[in-house]
Amino acid sequence: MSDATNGKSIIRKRRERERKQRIESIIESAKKVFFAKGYIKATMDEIAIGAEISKPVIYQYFKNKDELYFHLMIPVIEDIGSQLKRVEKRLIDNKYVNGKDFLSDMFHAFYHSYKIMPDTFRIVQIFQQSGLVAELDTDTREAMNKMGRYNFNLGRQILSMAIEKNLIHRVNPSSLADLLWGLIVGVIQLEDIKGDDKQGNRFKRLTLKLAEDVICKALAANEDSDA
Amino acid sequence: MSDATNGKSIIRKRRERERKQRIESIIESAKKVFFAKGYIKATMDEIAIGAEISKPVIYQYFKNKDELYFHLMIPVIEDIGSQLKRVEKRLIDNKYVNGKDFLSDMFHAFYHSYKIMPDTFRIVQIFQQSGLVAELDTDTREAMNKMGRYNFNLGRQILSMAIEKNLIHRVNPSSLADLLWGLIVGVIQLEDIKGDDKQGNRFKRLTLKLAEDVICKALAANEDSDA
DNA sequence: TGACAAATATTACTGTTAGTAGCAAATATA
DNA sequence: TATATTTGCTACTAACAGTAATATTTGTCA
Repeated sequence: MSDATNGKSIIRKRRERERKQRIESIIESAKKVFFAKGYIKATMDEIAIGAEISKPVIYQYFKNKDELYFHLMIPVIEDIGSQLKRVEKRLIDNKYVNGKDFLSDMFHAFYHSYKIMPDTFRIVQIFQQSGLVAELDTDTREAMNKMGRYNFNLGRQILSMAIEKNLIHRVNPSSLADLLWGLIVGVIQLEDIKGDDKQGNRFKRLTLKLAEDVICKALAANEDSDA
Repeated sequence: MSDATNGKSIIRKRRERERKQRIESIIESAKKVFFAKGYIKATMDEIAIGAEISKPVIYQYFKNKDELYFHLMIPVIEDIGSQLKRVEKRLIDNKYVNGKDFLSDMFHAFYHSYKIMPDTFRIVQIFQQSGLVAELDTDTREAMNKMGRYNFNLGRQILSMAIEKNLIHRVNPSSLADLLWGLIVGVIQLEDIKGDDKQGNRFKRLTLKLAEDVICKALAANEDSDA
């Protein structure tokens, strides 16, 4: 009998599906607990309870606490990647008529993931900045670097192309990519510390708007005379 | 017999001095261990050994691990404060003839502490960004906020003054203060992740120079026509 | 100098949590 | 129904933050 008729393949598929669901429920619970308690005070037991399983089950799917934490940030990294690809396409199709529009789009490509999933975005920040990166085992670390580098290279290429198309001033594209990402991450985390009330959110948006304006004004190729 | 003649006061002073030295040696050891291992993997026992004492002694001087970590960043916060005061004085004395010089000085006021004590600066970043802030006990947290707020208010006042003196464009001074600090912290931490070799350092300087240029170009009051 | 007091350090503990070993239950196969 | 496989759980170990009880050093004064 073939796999298709004796049901073995069907069962394997169901198992695969259940496995993914289990992973998803662990990640959902982990996100809640990590965000509510912070990395240090979040316990694996609490995450397990949230996912309606016992602790050792988590270790069937994730090597350790670090790796679980790392997995939470994949959606953000992927979102930034797809946003950048969108900008790249528009750029190749000559959809940008001036540097301001282009820079504004670049800014929002990085900013987008924060807007749609602020909690997960914070996790990326924490991860990048808490020295956790240095503590990862080699595999996880390599996976993270690979994903980060891909986005960085894409961003750099896009900026190079924009320079060639005379949309923005001739600056080092690698530096500019870092400047954009560093600016957004830096400002968001600073505002995050200051509190999450309604007023704080309004102020955060104001500061990020200023950041966008500063980038556009300083880097858009000489068309700002029409402002 | 008075305190001054019977030696009690002298002994008290020596004890005070020894206490300060002990604190200093704990902080020195803590700085090394925290920076080498990261907050999570640094152990109080290792810090104690580095300071040539046993663990409980640390708890005579610092309430807990968080408070010890917090104390490490005081020099950076104080350095930024004193740098800002210097800029304020120059501004009051009308020493700035154009916005570019002023903004450049503001930028370097924030950047200065990183240049002279990069390790300690990183500790501030990690502290701000790792969610440790949320996990602090109320007293330590309050102390930290107080120091941070002082610098923030000073920075905002200086920027307000610069706007009144027509050195920079009329923007929200609070947002601009956050933008400057966020930009520097964000870019530095991003470059830090990428590695610390010679080449990396050159690139880091390049990116920070770009950041400075962007700030100056976008915000210096209309004199950039002479560029 | 020696008895006493104060300050300071140390050993040995507790409680918590990441991670694991070995066993139990459920599920698939024949 | 008997057996194999996958998946899960209970109960453990090791490590570490923080503490209590105890020892040691240092200073005071008769």
